[in-house]
Amino acid sequence: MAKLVGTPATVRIGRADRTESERAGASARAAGRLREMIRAGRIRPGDRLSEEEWAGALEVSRNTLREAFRLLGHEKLVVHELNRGVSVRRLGVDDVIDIYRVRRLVECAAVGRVATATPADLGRLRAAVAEGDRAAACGEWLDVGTANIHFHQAIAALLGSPRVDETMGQILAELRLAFHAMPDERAFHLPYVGWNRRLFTLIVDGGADAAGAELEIYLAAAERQLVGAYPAGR
Amino acid sequence: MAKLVGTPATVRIGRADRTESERAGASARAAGRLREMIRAGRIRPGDRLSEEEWAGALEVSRNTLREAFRLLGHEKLVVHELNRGVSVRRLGVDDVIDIYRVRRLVECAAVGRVATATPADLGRLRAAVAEGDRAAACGEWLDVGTANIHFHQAIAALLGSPRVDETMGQILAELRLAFHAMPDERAFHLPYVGWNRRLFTLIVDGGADAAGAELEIYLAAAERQLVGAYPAGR
DNA sequence: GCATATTTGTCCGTATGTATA
DNA sequence: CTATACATACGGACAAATATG
Repeated sequence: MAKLVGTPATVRIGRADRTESERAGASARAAGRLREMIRAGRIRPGDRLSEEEWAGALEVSRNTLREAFRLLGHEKLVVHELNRGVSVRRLGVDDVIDIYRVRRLVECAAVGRVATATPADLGRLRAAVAEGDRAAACGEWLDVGTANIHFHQAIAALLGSPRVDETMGQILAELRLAFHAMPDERAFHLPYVGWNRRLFTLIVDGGADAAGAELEIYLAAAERQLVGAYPAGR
Repeated sequence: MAKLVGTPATVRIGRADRTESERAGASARAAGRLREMIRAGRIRPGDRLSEEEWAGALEVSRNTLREAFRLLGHEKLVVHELNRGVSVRRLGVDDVIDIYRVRRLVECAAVGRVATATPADLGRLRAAVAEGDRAAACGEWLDVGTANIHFHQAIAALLGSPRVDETMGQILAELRLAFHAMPDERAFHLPYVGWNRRLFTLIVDGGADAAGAELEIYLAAAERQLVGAYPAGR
């Protein structure tokens, strides 16, 4: 609508007022803002993202927005259908099952290598547990989910592999899309706060085998809960 | 300035002459052609990819080419530095080491599940072995490398996880960038043709443990060979 | 099933900023 | 330090595909 094309004088159109701290390119910045909205559930899975609408809202050109869409598409947060634009990804039951397949493979192998963990590794685990406690005390269930993601990312990090870290970050971000489909966020997230703490104790002084066995149970339970929440169809 | 708004008649400007058979979006098509050139080594790691030059060569606009670059960037075949454009990825020693870390994790877990393999799974393994023999007989070392990639992708596929399949496809495509750094392609690729055949036999009738042990040795040897070929620096 | 409105895919031209010879 | 080349980003245009009445 705006149509503020005129003013041929030096007008500093566009993003002349950037806050200095954000220096990463307009497309990456737009992608970041969209990612945050998806993460927070302000845009729900299945929602269409109109190019014109969001180019206006984020104050970038359509071309720039399309580059942002590509970024999010590669992170699997949005899907891009030819000539039909992009929409927020909607996870199917098969996606949830596959994600837990990968989590079992990676996380169980990771706790098996707890013997080689550095103090920094253990610090990340401990910090994520504390973060979950704090968020649960405040009733901030979105943050509880974030802390949970951090905890399991810290588990995967025991493998010391950048590529594993990246993959885990991606599939856990995908999984959050399924969190938003849960009817009662509190009931969904609360059990894992205590469970994470118990798991942490097992990892640091229970030994690899005990921790691995517990993690298997943990992941199976979480998968069952998510899959069970799906309606008959997808 | 142009202001060529007129010509309300049907004027078919631009790419009205597309060959009908390629119907996947110009950006995906451009990415495909670039991917193939990188795969074949016609563009070498480290080469800069000028937007203007390649937009002309591939007969697409710069905007479309940039979308193609994003695709390849996420596949880690090219790197994108802000304000410095893109260049073909150059693998470091740390990348090779990390890739083999992931390969050990995934492929060894996969052969451990050979008991649940379907006939189709085994068929893919067998076909990849045959493909390697055939290519080696012709002296087509690029195709030998491709067959080797297919073989290990078929191993990973025993896990039955789309996400694992995708990740493996990606890191094996990355790894091919390192193949191109090998001084003598024949000497590099030849040993694996026979080794793959032996490994295949072990997998189908040697049992999971024997196959897993052999695969560990195989991967360690391959990693050592690639790392050893790197000059002192990166 | 058809005509129309909307949205996407692609291209162009251009201005601005950044890196390098 | 200046000049030049190139990447980033913008806005406008229109054909083609899709959705809608």
